[in-house]
Amino acid sequence: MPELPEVETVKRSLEKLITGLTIINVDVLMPKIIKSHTAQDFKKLLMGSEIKKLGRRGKYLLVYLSANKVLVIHLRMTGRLVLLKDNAELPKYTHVIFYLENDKRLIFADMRQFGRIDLLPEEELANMPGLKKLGPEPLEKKFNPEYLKKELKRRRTKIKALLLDQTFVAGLGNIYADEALHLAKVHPERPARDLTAEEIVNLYNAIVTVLRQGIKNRGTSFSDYVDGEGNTGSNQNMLKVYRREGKPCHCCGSIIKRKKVAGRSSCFCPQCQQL
DNA sequence: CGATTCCCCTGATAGC
DNA sequence: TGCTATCAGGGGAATC
Repeated sequence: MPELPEVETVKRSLEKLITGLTIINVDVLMPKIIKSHTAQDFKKLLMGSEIKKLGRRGKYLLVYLSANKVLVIHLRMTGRLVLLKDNAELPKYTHVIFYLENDKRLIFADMRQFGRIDLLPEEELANMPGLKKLGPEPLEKKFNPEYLKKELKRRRTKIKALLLDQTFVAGLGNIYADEALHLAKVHPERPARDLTAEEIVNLYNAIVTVLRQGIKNRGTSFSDYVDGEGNTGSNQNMLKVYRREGKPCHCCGSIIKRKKVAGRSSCFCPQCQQL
């Protein structure tokens, strides 16, 4: 479940390894992963491109190339973008192979085949469906308690649903949404517009805190997530509610509950987070 | 327009 | 033990 901290960690781990390298060749083993082009066109457009820099927007990883082209990569659930060690075997579920200079191979692998890759001109980036409607970056200035208050007051939906809505804020997924709600002591089913001014500030601080902690710990690894070098993160050891159903709350000792909210399983402490 | 539901996938797990 | 049913979940499309 790569969310903002995981994608940021992939970006940071890869950029120091592949910036400045040229793409020599591309193998597309699963064409449906490439949304914007046929496998042949994708390969033809990429061959000879130099990797200029890496970026991130929400959960999208951006690979800026020469001639103003950009690769837009979304890992969705189980996607991995990894630079292989020199003589490493091709990992299971490898769908796309980017052959770089110096015999390096960057691979996109994805067990569940939900991940997607687009290639487009840089000037079309802002208009790409998915990117176009993304809300503010939660770790940048446009996301602040005032924005949060304004948006919450005009929505009647449950707060958990809103946190997962990428047009409201970009990059939160199920793990960090549950963790932020617990840290802010807000029940996932609370109607967004009912949060008090104090709760809104607490929620803002909680979102920023759990995301920064996730980045600091190089992401949350349960089964699939690894960074650009294939290393797991350690944030799974820091979680207070996610995947802790039936275990005691670290704050009050109550048993963590799990419930489906807005179509997603949600873990919360019934004592700390009251409806 | 906002909110909800379905769908894509396959490994892990629960249930019998 | 071995089989089948269910679940997990991001985001886009379809639907209400």
